[in-house]
Amino acid sequence: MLKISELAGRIGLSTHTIRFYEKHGLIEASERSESGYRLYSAADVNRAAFVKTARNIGFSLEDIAQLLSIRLDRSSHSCQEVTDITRNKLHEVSRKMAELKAMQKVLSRLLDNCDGGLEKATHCSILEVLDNGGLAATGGVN
Amino acid sequence: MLKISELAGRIGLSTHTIRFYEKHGLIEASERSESGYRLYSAADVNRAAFVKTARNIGFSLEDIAQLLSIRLDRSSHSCQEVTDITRNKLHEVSRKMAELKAMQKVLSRLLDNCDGGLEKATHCSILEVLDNGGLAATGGVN
DNA sequence: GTTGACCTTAGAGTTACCTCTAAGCTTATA
DNA sequence: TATAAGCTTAGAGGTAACTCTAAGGTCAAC
Repeated sequence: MLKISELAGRIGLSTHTIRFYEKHGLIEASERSESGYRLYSAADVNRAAFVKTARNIGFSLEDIAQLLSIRLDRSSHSCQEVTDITRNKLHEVSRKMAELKAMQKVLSRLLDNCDGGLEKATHCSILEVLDNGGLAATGGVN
Repeated sequence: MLKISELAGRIGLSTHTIRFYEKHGLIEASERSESGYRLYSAADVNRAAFVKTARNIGFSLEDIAQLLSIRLDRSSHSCQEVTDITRNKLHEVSRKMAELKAMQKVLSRLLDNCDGGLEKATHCSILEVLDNGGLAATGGVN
């Protein structure tokens, strides 16, 4: 049985974060010492590592809570439930990527059209674009 | 002079958001009516539109505060200051994109390796990957 | 003159995920 | 035995950008 800081070192989370995850039902210590210290079994460690891995991949705490409840009783759940969570996450990621791509495009174009020199910003093309409501007004394709 | 809801309608922000931006120094009403209502001049409207445009592009409120202070006194600032802000934002966006790409890759591979059928999740390959610390353990390239 | 829409303020609540603090007990080391 | 490291709890603080509420004043229309 590991104490909280040992678990923390083992899986690479702070003790703070482990208690935080516990409060949200993601990690639990199956025992307590006489003095009240959390004690983690091998199964607890595996569960914590599962959480860490899922978090690294990018699943939200809520996603992970769902995945854990499936993991806890695999035979009561279908494989589809797992792929649904994964697919939703993938869609979310793709949506965010599209947003970022749009931002990237605009920012690049702003930089392309601007000298960026040490001269005064009196005629800075970036400020002008922002003043004129966006790139469309300065000949951007959109 | 426009009242707050007129400004809101004009630029596409809620009155709540306008007051919030005001509290953070981004938007201001150059006058008040006798009864204390905010009154926005044409210059105020332009400034608010600038904020909205910059926000749409993805600049943070802090970025926008800097851009506004440059805009307010262009001749005391260099064009480079503006491009620096823009370039930093672009780097931030690129960094986030890279993170999301990594997530996308992992999620796609998880889905590829999994049936996702209605059968029980007893041998769900996604859960197995999460249990085993990530894709590396299942033959992923990394 | 009374609805009802709109305005004011300060301040709390939201989302997601931590991160830290205080006050006090326990355990290990020297 | 003393001291330092580590554990406990409840709860506050932080970030970013809103979003909403309460309690009350104002304004235009019927």
